[in-house]
Amino acid sequence: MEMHDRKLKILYAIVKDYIETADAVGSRTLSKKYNLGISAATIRNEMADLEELGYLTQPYTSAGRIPSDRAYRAYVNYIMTLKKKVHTQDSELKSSFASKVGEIRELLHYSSRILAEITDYTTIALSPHIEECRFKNIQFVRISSEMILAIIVTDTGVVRKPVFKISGGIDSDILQKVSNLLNYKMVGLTLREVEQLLVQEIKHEASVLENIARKIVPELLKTLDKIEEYDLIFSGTTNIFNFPEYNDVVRAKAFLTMLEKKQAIYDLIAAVNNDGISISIGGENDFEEVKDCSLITATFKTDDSIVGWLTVIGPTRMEYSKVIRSIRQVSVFVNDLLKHKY
Amino acid sequence: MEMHDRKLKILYAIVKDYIETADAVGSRTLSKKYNLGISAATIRNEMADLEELGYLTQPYTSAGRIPSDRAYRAYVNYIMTLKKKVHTQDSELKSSFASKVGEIRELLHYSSRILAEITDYTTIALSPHIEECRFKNIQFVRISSEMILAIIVTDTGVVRKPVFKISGGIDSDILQKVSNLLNYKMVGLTLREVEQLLVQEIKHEASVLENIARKIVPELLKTLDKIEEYDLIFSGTTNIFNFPEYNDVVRAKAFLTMLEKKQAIYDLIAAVNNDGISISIGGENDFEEVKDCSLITATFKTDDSIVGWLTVIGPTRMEYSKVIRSIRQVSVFVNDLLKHKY
DNA sequence: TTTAGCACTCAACGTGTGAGAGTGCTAACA
DNA sequence: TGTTAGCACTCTCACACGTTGAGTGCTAAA
Repeated sequence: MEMHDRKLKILYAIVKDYIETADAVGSRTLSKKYNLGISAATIRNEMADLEELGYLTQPYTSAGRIPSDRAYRAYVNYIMTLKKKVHTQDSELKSSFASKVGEIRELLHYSSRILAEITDYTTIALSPHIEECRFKNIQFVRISSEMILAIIVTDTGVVRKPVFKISGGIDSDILQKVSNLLNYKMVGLTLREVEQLLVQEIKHEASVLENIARKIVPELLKTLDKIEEYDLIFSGTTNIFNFPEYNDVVRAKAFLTMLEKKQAIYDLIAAVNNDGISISIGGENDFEEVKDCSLITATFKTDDSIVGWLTVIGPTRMEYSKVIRSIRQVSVFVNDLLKHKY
Repeated sequence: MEMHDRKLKILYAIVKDYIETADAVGSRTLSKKYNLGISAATIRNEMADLEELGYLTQPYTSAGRIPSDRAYRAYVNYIMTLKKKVHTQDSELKSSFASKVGEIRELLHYSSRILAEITDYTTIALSPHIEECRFKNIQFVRISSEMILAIIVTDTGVVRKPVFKISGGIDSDILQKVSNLLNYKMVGLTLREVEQLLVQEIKHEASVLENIARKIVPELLKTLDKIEEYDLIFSGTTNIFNFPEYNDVVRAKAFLTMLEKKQAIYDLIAAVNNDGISISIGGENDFEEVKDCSLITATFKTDDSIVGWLTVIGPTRMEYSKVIRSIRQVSVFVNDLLKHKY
């Protein structure tokens, strides 16, 4: 049994209708609503075929058909071959972005909010974990005799501020000098590289400052190692209540609880390294909790390093067409800003 | 009609039972469950009185009674006169706190998570808005030719990182020197005081650095002024689903949407300036959306300035006794850390 | 003043029924 | 041989209806 053109037409119509209505699609409705030029009975036969091929399922004996993940995948692949054009002419949106200067995290935050608003889905923005980043600037602030706050700016504009302890305490002036020294040595390196540097180089020298640095850096690295905080920014989390499939408190709770598993979500999204838009549908994800969700992710880069991701998450019955259009639109503005301002 | 001792006993029993069961309390149940030494009929009479006095309401003619805000208030006042003792002997909790060194924001975050876990309610932690804080340290980082990232540490340990634009650009070395100068001038002042200083003092001097500072500071202040971001940390947001009154999707959504109105919540909580625990019940709040919620808030201070608040929010039918005990416990640990480490 | 008794009210629950949408199968048709 | 009309059957959903049970208010007796 192959996929005739007619089968595909029917399949796409079913997917489209189900996305729109969230109701199982029947042959009669289909033949009335979309004029496919064939009767309900014929459609029924084709539907039986499509079910056998794994594109459709039936919730109970005499109900209509519901698209499977495979059906959504076929549908998405299909619409991706169509209209590639992006409307970047939305001048209101464009200027609202242009006026948003700020830290990259803020840009991500803003994009995520806008995207949640225009799509009516939940969005997630995130930036790479500090382990993946290069130091751009480091600064120490004494907050008490033995406690030091380090402020680290990475090349991707992310700021982290670990606090660590230095036994015996340290003078403010010295701390300032050490921070200058470390800036000189560490800038441009990743966390791992700093660790190596520490072993190789600093051990051999022995100025007063470097002795102190030798005390501070391991503490700092140890603290950074412990940071398991993933910087996820959610927007439109309550949008999930708009979908009938989440009209059930149990499912709504499951969705919101899933969002709290930050590491899993980070792993899920940060695996994407793609210049365009990446789409994963239901069971295509390994993460059990999102098996009835789809994720559409855009990756943002400057030169070659990733500075963040922006994801739309929603039921597999997602308005792919609209969401893809919106995320492309937002991506254009974000990339523009990244190119010109950073 | 006065509040006899017996009336109070009945009232407290009703409140207690309703908190436990979330079901309207009837006279029969009450007389069976709590042995008050009087019959259901007598209780009925007293209940009618209590309703007239505004302590009880009836959802429909032949249902049991439900406590009003006034009843909860009476009950809370009553339990506050009882057991003031706090168990600070929970050594596991104590040591888990002690091991948490870090920025104040992190301490608040951690406390909020712990409190949500032990109470099973939603908690909110927040720190004062930057306008209220004094500068402790300021540092500039160039992120592109015209864009500068300022990193501000306040006396309460909060870090903010506004990005602003400086037309014409600026050299890294100069920027470093300006930052040293500003540190010297601004430390210990509030945002408003810096503004005044700028007008009064810097105008008269005219060194190269100060000319530059004169260019930078207004930009910085303008950017800070625009920060309307309130730093609220939520934990246990999905706990709301555990309560039968939020088994309705509409109400659950309303609650979660309410949490997104950050400024309103900030205003609500930051109004509390209290050494102990502050409790507000239902309509006692001006904020319409929380009229069927209660908030229990602890304020944290170092010396005299407030460094943060920790709030438990839940239905007015809250386990006040348990929550008050828990928040007191956590407060002791947090205050301990604040006293000894900051 | 307290209590027992009684008639009344109302939500909640289970049952039954009919409407409606949909299916699969069969037989006729182009 | 593929397509269509017709038909019997299935299953959910919505609605009406009666029953149950908890609770009330009132009255009269202790």
